[in-house]
Amino acid sequence: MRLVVARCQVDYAGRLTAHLPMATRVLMIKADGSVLVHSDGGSYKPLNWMSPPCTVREGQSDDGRVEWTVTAKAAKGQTPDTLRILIDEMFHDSSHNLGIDPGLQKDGVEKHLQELLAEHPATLAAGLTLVRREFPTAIGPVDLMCRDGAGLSVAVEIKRRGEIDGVEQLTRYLDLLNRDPLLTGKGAVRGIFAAQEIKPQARVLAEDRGITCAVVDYDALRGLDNVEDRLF
Amino acid sequence: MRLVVARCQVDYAGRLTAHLPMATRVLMIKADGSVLVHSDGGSYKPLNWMSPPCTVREGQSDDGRVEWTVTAKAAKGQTPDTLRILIDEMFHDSSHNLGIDPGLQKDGVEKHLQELLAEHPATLAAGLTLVRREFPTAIGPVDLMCRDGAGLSVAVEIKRRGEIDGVEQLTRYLDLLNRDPLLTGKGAVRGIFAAQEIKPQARVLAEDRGITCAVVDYDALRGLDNVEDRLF
DNA sequence: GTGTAAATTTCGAGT
DNA sequence: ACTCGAAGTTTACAC
Repeated sequence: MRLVVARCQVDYAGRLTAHLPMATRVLMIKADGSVLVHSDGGSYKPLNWMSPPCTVREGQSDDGRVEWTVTAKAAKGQTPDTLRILIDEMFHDSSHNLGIDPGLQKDGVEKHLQELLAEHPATLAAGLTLVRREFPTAIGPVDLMCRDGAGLSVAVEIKRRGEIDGVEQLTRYLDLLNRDPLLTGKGAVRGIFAAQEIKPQARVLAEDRGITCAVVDYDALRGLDNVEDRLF
Repeated sequence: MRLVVARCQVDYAGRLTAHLPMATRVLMIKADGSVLVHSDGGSYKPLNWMSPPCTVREGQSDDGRVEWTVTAKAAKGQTPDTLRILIDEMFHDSSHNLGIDPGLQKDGVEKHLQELLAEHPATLAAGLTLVRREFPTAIGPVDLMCRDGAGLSVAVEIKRRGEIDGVEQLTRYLDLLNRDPLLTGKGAVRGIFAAQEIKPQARVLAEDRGITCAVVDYDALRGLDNVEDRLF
């Protein structure tokens, strides 16, 4: 890992064309040759970058300034990517041996929400019981397949944030499931769209299609499950 | 901008819970208090981070090691975010004044593709002429509304990469447009799904719905338009 | 490897 | 301020 602070100008050409005027920035060159150009603001996204695999070549511009050329192998059907960094003045330059990182351990994403709802399906609708998780269909697995008190099949799609594409996804599943006589024996398969937060447009579309929306309280579910000991 | 190289352990709690075991990493602390934890690989995304606005407080752990606590104000309906960085050994520490960045200038995204196709609709289908760009509907604007040689209305959806959700979007527009007698006077509104690249599944879904797929050659369109002088 | 869905997405435009 | 759609998205996972 090499860290450089320099006044530089950056030009990118590849999937698009982009230009950064001369200014002072941080350049991070990772062991795999990837390069990140950061300013003193914004979020974690660099102003410009080059993803691995790529190679950095140090050269000189016409007027004798240092110029880095970072090139990546062209993906099929794409223009080859090039990042050109022209360095006007270097204020800092240091290299560090970091070693391999053990990596991130995560908890709390959709998968976990699915586990919790699989254990407590009745929080979605009274009388709901689980048939199986990841119920397979020809176009992909349904998050939860349940049965309600009347014996009707209920397909549940779970999202952290409920947006329009999640409703589309559930609609595709319902179209398919309702062609299966084994499931529709006692009546049409119902849909429940469950999310921690449901966007207004998604709600409108869901209700227009007869899909029930359920806003899920993640913390309350966690409480039901007493999973505090899973935390670090 | 402060750059630190240190052996550290990182714990995040907020929208999810995440943990990074003790290892050597680069810590970037930006002027707005945001923090990035980078390893010597991966893409531009940090292993862990805290987005602005947030504040860093330097303290000590129980055993006397340096500990940074980064806190962000809780977003509505969310758990407050906290990033705890326990520093075992610091190998590098430097601060730099970068100033404000003039920012990135871009070219070549979907908007530009839409401009080019608006100028040359006939490249999508022979005889096609533009009615208007961003044609408004109740559920959002159609990228291009055109008319074909026979006087039929044609709705065009433009994507850089054509995936299944783009076809869904166009389908929703067509459903709606086909209820408007002003548009369907001479026959049903047709759909064209235009993209630089169309995924096989998206193509199948589109054709199943009677939507025409058009693969767009961006460079060729650019050539028609003679826009080389727009480049840097 | 290809394809699909999620992300602590981030970013920008429009209302 | 909020909402929606795009991103040089990146990342993880299933087939």
